[in-house]
Amino acid sequence: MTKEIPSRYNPEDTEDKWYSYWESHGFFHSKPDTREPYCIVIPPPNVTGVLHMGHMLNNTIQDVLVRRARMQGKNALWVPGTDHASIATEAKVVASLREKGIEKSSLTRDEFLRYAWEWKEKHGGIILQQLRKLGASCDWSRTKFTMDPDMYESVIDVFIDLYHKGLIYKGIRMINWDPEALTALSDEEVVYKDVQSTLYYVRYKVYGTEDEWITIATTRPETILGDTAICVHPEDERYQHLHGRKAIIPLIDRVVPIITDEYIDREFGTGCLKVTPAHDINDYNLGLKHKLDVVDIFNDNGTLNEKAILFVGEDRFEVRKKITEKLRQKGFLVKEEPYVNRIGFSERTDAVIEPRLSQQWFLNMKPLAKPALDVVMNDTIHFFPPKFKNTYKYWMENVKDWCISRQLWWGHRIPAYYLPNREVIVAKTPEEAYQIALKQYPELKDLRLEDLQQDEDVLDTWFSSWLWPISVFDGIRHPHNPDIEYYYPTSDLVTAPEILFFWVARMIMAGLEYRREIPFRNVYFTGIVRDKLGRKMSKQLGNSPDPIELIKKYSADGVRMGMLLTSPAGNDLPFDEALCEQGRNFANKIWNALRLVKGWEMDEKIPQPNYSATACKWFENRLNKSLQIVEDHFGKYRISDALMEVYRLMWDDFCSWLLEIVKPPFQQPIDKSTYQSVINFFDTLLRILHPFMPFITEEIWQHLRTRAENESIMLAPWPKIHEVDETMLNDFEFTREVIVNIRSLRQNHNISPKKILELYYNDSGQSHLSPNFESIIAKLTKVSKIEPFTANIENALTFIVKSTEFYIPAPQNFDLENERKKLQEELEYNERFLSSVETKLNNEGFRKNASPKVIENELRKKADAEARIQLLREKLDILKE
RNA sequence: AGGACCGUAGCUCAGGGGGAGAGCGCUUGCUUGACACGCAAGAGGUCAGGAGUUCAAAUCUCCUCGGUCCUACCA
Repeated sequence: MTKEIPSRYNPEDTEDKWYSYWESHGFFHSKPDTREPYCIVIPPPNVTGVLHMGHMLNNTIQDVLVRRARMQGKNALWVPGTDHASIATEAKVVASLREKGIEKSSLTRDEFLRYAWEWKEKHGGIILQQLRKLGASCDWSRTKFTMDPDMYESVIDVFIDLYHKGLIYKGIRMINWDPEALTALSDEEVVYKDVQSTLYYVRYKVYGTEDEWITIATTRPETILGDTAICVHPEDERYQHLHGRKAIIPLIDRVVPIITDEYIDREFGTGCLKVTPAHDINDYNLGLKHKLDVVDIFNDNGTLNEKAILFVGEDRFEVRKKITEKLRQKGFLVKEEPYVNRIGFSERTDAVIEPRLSQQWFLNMKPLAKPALDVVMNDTIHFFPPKFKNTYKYWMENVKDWCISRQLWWGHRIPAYYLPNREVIVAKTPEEAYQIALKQYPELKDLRLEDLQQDEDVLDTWFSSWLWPISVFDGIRHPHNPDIEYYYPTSDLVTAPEILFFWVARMIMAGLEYRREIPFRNVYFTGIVRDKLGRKMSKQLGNSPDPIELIKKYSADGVRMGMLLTSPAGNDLPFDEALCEQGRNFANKIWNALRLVKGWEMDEKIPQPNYSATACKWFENRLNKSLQIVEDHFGKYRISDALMEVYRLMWDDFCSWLLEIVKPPFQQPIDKSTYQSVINFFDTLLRILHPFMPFITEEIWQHLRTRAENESIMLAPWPKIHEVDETMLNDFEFTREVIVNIRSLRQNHNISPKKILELYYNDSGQSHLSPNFESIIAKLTKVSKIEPFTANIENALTFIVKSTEFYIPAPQNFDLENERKKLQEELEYNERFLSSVETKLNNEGFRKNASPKVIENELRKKADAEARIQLLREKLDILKE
C-alpha cells in the first residue's frame, strides 16, 4: 500500500524525475482563460551567458512568486527567453572565427551573420537549460529570443514609428567610442575607474613674442595635436594680458586663439586649459560656444590619422609616450606630476573609451520620460524596496537622449535607406523605401532599387529589450491579440537595481507609449550577490561559485533556500555556502519527518490520547498563525522572511513539538484521528513550502498519500487561512516554558532523562496551567503526576513561569549553592525590573500622558514582578535553612 | 562633488516611542528506536558616539564618526 521510502533522500534523481514529470504533463503551460492571470516575463539573459549567482537569485525569486500564484488558482505564466546581446555576442563570434583563422573583415555581412546564427544555435540555449536544473517553472513553449522574426519585426516597427513621430533623429554628437569593438556605446555601458596617471605641464609660446609662454596642464598630451584653442578664466589676474591673443601649439606650430570662459577652474593645474573639441566632451561644448575649429586626430581604432600631422598611424598610448619625450627634448615640458583621475572603460571590452564626434541615431527621451516618471511616483507601479523611487526620479528628470545605433552587424539593422542625393528614407523594406523615394523626390527619375543603401548600423540591444513585456506576446505587431490582452500588464518584474535605467525605466516608457498602460504592477529589486569579502561576484574576479556545482552538492532545493534566506529585497546578499548547507539540512529534516510518520502503524480502535488531541488543536492554530504571517510577508515581497517563518513552523513547531508529542511509544500503533490530523498538517506544510523547495515537497507529497496520475503539488491549492484562537497559542506557550524549565533542571542537576519526577505547582494565584496541557507536560518530561502543592516541600527544585511557581521534589542531593546563586540572580533581576516599572508608575507625567492601555500594561508588569519576587524570596529562605 | 540607504548578539539581518528578536555560529550534555545534515539545554547586546524632543528613545530630530550604493565628472 505504501511505497518504499528510502532511508536517504536522493535529490539528484528526484529533481530530474519531477522536473520532467511537470514538463511532460504541461503543468508550466498557460493559455488565456477566465481565471485571473498572473504573469512574469523573465529578464532575458544574454545568449552568450552561463548561469551565475545573480541569475540564481533572480530566477529563484521569480519561481517562488509564480509557483505560489499558480497554487492560489491564478492562471500563472512565466515567459522565458534570451536577448541577443549585440556587443558581447559579436565579440565572441569574432573571437571564435579568429581561432579558425577567419577575420571578420574578410567576410561579408551575410557571411558573418551566418556564422553568428550558427554560434547562437550551438551556445545560445545553455542558460535556459540550466534554469531547468533550478526548477524554474517557465512555459518553455513560449521561449522567446530578441531576434526571432516576430520580435525583430516589432523592433523595426517601433523604430519606424518613433522616427515618424519625430522622436528618432540622426545627429552628430560626442559619443563614447569603443576603439576595440569599433562601436559607439551608451553612457550606461561605460564604467569609470580611478587610474593612476600623470599630469603633464606643457608650455605654449604666445604668438608674436620671442619668449613669452603660457603653460597648460593635461593628462592627455597626445591630444595637443588636436588643440584648437587655449582657455583661461576671464577674471584670472594672471592671464589678463593674454586676452585676445594667440598661442602656438608646440611641435606642429599651429596658431590657436586664447579664449576666456567661466567654465575654467582657476585652482586646477595652471588655471589654463588646452581645448580639443574633437576629443573631450567639455572641450566640445566650449568649441560650440566659441565657434572653434574641430580637429579630429583619431582613427576608429584609436590610432592617429593624418590630421594629427605627427605620429600618423600610431596608437594613442604609444603616441602619449613619444610625444612626452619629444616635448621634453624640445623644452616644452615644464613638469610632470602623478595624478589620479577617473577614466571611462568599455563595459564589454574594457578598452579605454575615446570621447568622439560621430554621427549616430538618437531617441529623444524627454517626452517618453515624463509619463513614465508619474506612474512610479504615484505608485501605479510599486517599487520594492521603495527607496529606488528616488534614484528613478533623479534619472527621469535628467534624462538625456539615447544613442541607439551601434556599429555592429549582430542585431536589428536600422531600417534607414540612403539615396544618391544623400537623403534618408526610413521604411520597413527597401521596396517600400524605394516607393517613398520616388514619390518624395520626383527629380530622381532614374532611381533604381539597387541605388538605395541601407544604414550599416544595428540598434542597441536595449532597444529591443525595452519592448520585451509587449513583444513576447506579439503586442507590437498585433495589439489586440488574445495573449497580449490577457497577460498585459504583467504582474511582477524581478530584476537587479543596476539595470533600473537601462531596462526598467525604458520598459515603462515603451509600455506607456505602445499600450497606454504600465508593463508591470510591481518591481522587485534583488540585491547584488557578493562574496564574503563584500566584493561583487564576477567572472573577472573568479569569486563566483558555479551554480551547477552547488546544485550537485546541495540539491536545487538547498541552493534555492540558501539564496532566499538572507536576501531581503534591494539589500546586498553576502553569499555563503553555509546557507545552501542549511537548505540541504532542512531537506533532510523534512525527509526524516516523512519517514517517521509513514513508519507509524495506525489502529482505528484505540482512542485519541488527550495530549494528542490538545496538540493537534494547538497546531491547527499555530499553522494558521504562520499562514497569516507568511501572507503578510508575501504582500510586502519579503520572501526571505516568509521562508524563515515556514522553516521554523516545519522544524520547530511541527517536528520538534507536534511530532514529539503525538509520537506513539516504540512499536505501538497510533490512533486514527491523530494520524489523519498529522497527515493533513504535513500536506498543508508541504504546500506552503512548495514554492521555495519545489522538488522535495513534490516527492514527499507524493509519498504522503496515494496520488492519482496527473496530480501534482504544483497544482494543489494554496491553504486557506482560518481564524486563530490566541488563547490556545498562549496556553501552549506557557506549557512549552514549563517543559523547557523541567528539561533545564534535569540537565543542570544531572538528573537522568529517564528518571520519573513529580511536579507540584502553586495554585494560589490565577494559575496559567490549563488542565488539557498537563498531559503534554507529562508526556514530554516524564513526570508521573502534576498536582497543586499543599504543604512545604523540602529539598525541592523550583522554577517560575509567569507567576506560577513549580516544585520538583529532588530525587537526590542537588547543588544547593548553585541553586541559591541562580535564584539570587533571578531575584536581583526582578527587583531591578520592578524598580524601573515603579519609577515609571510613580512619575506624574506618565500617569497623566500615557494611554490607559500602556498604564494597564505597566500595572500588570508590576504585579507579575511583585509576585515573582515574593516567591523567589520564600524559596531562598527555605534554601538558607 | 551631489544624493540615497545603512551602523542592533561572533556573522547575516528583522524590529521601529512603553518588558531586546530570528537564523547560522559558539558552549555544555546526549548512540533519546525519523533525522549527528541530528536531539536537548545554554551563553552572548551601554541597539556606532554625542546632543535634543518626550512622562518615556534602539525607535523621532540634529551633529559627529564609520560603511555601502547611485548620479556626475575638472583638464
